[in-house]
Amino acid sequence: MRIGEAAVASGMTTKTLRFYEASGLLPATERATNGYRDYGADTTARLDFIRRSRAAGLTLAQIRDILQIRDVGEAPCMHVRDLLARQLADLDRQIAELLALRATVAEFHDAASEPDPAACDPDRICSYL
Amino acid sequence: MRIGEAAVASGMTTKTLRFYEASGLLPATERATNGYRDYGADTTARLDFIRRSRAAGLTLAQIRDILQIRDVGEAPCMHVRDLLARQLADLDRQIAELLALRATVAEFHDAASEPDPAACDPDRICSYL
DNA sequence: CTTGACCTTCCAGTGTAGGGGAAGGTACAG
DNA sequence: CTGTACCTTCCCCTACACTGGAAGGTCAAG
Repeated sequence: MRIGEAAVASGMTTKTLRFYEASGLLPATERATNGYRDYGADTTARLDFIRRSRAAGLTLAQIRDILQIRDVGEAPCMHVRDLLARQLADLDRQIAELLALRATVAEFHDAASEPDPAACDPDRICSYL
Repeated sequence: MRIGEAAVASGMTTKTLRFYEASGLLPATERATNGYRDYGADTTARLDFIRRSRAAGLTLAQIRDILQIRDVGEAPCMHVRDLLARQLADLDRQIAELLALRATVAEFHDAASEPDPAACDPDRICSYL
C-alpha cells in the first residue's frame, strides 16, 4: 500500500502520515525499490486507533506512549485506563473553568445590555469590562 | 514612571509591556533623554483594562480593537457589547464540545475500568479506545 | 573604579498538529 | 517525447501570548 492509498483508507492526508512517522507514531516503513513507502495492512488499524484516540482528545504524545507500550509487546490497558482517568479529570477542570468564565462574561454582557451613558468613563476605556 | 515600575504596578513583566507596545495595545511612549520609556499615570488604567479584558477571555486582537475605538475618541460600548455576545456564544459552543468529549471519554473509561482480558486484541492496539 | 540594578534592541523559541510549496525522482498512458 | 499523477526530502508558515537570552547603554552607591 503506497502512502496515497493509506491516506485515503484512513481519511488522512499524505502530509499527516509522514508527520506521524516523523513524530514516532508510525514506524519507518519498508521502502519499495523506487524509494516509495510501502505500508502493510496493519498500518490501517494503527491509523484507525490514532483517529479514535484523537477523537477522545488524546494528544499525539499520549497516543505515541500507548503505541510504544503495544510495540514492545505489552498490553497498554492499565496505562490507557490511567490516561483516561486523567483525561476525565482534566476535562472536568477545563469545563469548570469555562463555566466560571462564562458566568463572568455573562455578567459583563448583561451590564452592557443596559446602556448607561452616565457610567461611561473614558479613563476606564470601557465601563463594561 | 519607568517600565519596571509600570510592570510592578500592573502585575505584569517588562517583557509583556514591550510586547504590548509592539502589538499595538500600548502607544509608543515618551522617552526620557536616556532612551528609557516614560509612562504616564493613564498607562496603569490601560493595563488594568487589558487585564480585566484578558480575564474575560478576550484575545489581544480584540482588546486592541476596543482600545483603538477609544483612542479615536469614540465610546466602544456597542462594540464591546457585540464582542461579549460573540464571546458568550463561543464559550457555549466550547462548553458543549467539551461536555460531548467528556461523555465519550467517560464511556471509554468505564469500559476500561471493567478489565476484560478476552477483549484484548493486539491488532486493535487497545480495545478500550 | 567597579558592581549591580536598571534599561535598550533584536532574534529566537515555546507547544500543537499539521499545511504550503519548492525542487526533483518515477511510472505509465498516449 | 510529453503530460500527469504519483512519490521523495526539505524548509518555512500558521495562531496565541508571551519568554529567554545576547549584547550593550545608563545611573547611583560604595
